[in-house]
Amino acid sequence: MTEKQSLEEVGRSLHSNAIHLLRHVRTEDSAMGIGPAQASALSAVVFGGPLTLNELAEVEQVRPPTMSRVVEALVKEGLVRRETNRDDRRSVIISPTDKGTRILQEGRNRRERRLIKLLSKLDADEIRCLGKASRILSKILVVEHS
Amino acid sequence: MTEKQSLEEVGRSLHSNAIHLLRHVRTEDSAMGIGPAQASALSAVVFGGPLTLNELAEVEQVRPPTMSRVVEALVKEGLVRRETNRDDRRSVIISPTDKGTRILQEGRNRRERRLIKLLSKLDADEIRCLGKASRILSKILVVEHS
DNA sequence: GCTAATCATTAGCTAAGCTAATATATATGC
DNA sequence: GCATATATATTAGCTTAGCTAATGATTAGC
Repeated sequence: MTEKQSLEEVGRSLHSNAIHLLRHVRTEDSAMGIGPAQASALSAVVFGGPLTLNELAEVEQVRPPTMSRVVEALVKEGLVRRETNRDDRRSVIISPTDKGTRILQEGRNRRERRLIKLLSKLDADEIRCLGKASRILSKILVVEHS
Repeated sequence: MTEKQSLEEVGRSLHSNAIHLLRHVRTEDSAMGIGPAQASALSAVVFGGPLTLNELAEVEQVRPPTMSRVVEALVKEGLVRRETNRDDRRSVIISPTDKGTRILQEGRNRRERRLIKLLSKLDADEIRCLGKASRILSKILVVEHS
């Protein structure tokens, strides 16, 4: 059960699992009614708080013109607000509307329920192991904004 | 260290970590010189063996017309071959060329090295934990073609 | 106060997603 | 065995999402 694995093997395996995990849960996303770029940007402002357009573009790893159009679509759908920054009138602050927050949470919940359905095939020990591993991963992944 | 975590919490955490992990390694993909859809389709035929266009579309979770154009681009770049199936001349078999296999392996290696650089911040116990968790995940994720 | 830098948008291109329609090949019914 | 139905892939035409280059508006620096 507890074979020895090299750093390389663990990396390869984690990478592969991350791909397959997201592929699996992504099947729920059509129910949100918005495209992947819009969903991801909405997620960034819902969980990361209000951001300027440039910050949002950087977080989402796209160029500002791309994000400008994604935000334009989200505004038209009433999912985010775009207001000029009072401290620096060049920049705009993007924040989620109540509707945007709701839509995103529902989508996120559908994804997580889908994943939980898979996880429920495992026994308590295995879940514990995944929980422990997940906390380790968080240390090196989610922080990372340095 | 080993706090109790519910199934829901583990699911949420795994989902979040998968997103952040792929976001991190994806920064290496520009070096491949092909777009994400092409890279993903190429990966499917390199690792999954020769597939018909419909099978490839299904694996990649896109519609056949979309895959048809992605394959068209890959053929033009000399990364895959497209040959009519001798047993059923309606269908075409997509297989990777040597160049395609090489390009993809290099891209994959860059991603994995990037991930390994992160993992190397961890100690041996933590790596062992991730390896164990990863084998558990593989059981419920990678199989899944039922 | 002028000039330079910064923030966002617009314009125009390509890649990648979709549905509907089409061409070709195989299966099926009688 | 032929007519019809089904299956496979592609083409056409649309939308979304990525990019660079250029522009407008605002702020920073000297």
